[in-house]
Amino acid sequence: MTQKESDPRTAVPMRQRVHDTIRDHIISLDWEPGLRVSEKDVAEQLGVSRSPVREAFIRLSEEGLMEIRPQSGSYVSEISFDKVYESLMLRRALEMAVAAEAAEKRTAFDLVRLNDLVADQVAASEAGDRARFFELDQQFHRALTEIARMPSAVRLIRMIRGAVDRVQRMRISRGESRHVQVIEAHRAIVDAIEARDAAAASAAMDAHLNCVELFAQIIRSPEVREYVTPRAS
Amino acid sequence: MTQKESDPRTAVPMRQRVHDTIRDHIISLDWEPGLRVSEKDVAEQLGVSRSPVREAFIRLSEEGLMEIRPQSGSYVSEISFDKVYESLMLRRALEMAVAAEAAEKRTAFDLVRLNDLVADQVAASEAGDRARFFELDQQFHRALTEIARMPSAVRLIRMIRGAVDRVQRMRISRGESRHVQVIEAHRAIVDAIEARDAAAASAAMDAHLNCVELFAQIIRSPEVREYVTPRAS
DNA sequence: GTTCCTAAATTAGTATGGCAGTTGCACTGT
DNA sequence: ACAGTGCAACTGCCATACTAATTTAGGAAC
Repeated sequence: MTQKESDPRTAVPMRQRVHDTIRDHIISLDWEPGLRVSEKDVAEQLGVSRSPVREAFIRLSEEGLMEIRPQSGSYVSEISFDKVYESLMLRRALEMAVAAEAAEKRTAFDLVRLNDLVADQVAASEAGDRARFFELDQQFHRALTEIARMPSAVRLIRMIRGAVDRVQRMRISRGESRHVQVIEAHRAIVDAIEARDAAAASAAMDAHLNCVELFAQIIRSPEVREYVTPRAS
Repeated sequence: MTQKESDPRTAVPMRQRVHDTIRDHIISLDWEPGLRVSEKDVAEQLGVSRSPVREAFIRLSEEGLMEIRPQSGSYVSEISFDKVYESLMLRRALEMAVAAEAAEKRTAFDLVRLNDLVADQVAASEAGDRARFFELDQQFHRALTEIARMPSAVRLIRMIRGAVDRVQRMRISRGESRHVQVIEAHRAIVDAIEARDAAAASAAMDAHLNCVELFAQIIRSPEVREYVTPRAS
């Protein structure tokens, strides 16, 4: 694990860096679901003590990415269809609220920002830059939370995001994409926000994050099926 | 802090008990917003070491009830109107999703359970048992999450609940109540669930947890105004 | 009296040690 | 061959020790 930066203002706690590192391993499926990991081993591997590792484990278990069995062992969580579907629903619900509130609070400046993001997405799509498109998609949703002034919403979304990110990663690496639909959906959301129509913004987000459709796409991926436990809750 | 139980199956981690204890202090305003608390002092006061206290602090800070400033000190979070309003919106969004899903998945058995809960609430209201009514209200919403099979939803709701619970506590101790409206709203939700009408269930929950109205009631309480910082984000 | 600087006290962050519960495996008896 | 049992290694939980950054109090200079 990298040494702490010299500038204390930019210093990020070790437990945070350990958390992010482990999260990457889990999301990228470098650590497969069900894998047993121990505080001690991870601490040694990262060159830190068990305290920050332990705190990272606790946080990851609260995010549903790990499971801690006291006095027994810690494991990478299994992926279940039910959990993925629930996470999709919850994220949609939160993002709908964010979109509605953004429509209420948006300024002229915010509109420019959103339109620029959509334009960049069009450019990234035409350039075939998949990673850039994905990053801009995240920025778009993040921008909405900032416009709506709902910082807690991002915290909550982050809490449930892990479950779907693991399966999403598989699909991205396989090359599936629906850039056109995504861009159209974002345009509809921006239009509703421009009109200050909270209900329309919420509805547009609802359509954008349609659980049933997204879920169907996910479970069709053979890679996903391989990893997901068939019918666990 | 009480000693660990002899039965390991019912043993609850110390950090959990410390967390709950501190949370009670904060919610009940026994520890006022802005109060400085140190890991060391709390550990001595509860008769445990710093480790579980520290882990409880971290979790409480993730719930927005505490604020940890590295190498400096830990404080009970201030209450801000913006945070309370945001929490109300997010909770409504989550509960709407839960209600909609409950309408899809409900069984005949679930209907009996919900109707019984509402009937008990009527009885508690007529008996003037405010605490019991409050408890049944919580049970009602908890039952919905179980019917919808959405365990992550309760985790998320718990994460944001703290902010409103602190101000809610003031209003309850003051004796304000709208039992009739609450019961009517719960009836409407149960009816929609009985009809398996997800949209209606969601709409009924939306009306039940109307942010604007709830927020208006909250900020009218003089006790709340006294504690809440005027215009912080 | 005010300002600035220094040093000591306090804080959370991290490292390490000891403990009790859990697990798995070798051993034993049948 | 197999079921039961006890032991040993391993695990995460909690306690303690140490570190580094921040705050604060006190005194010196003006």
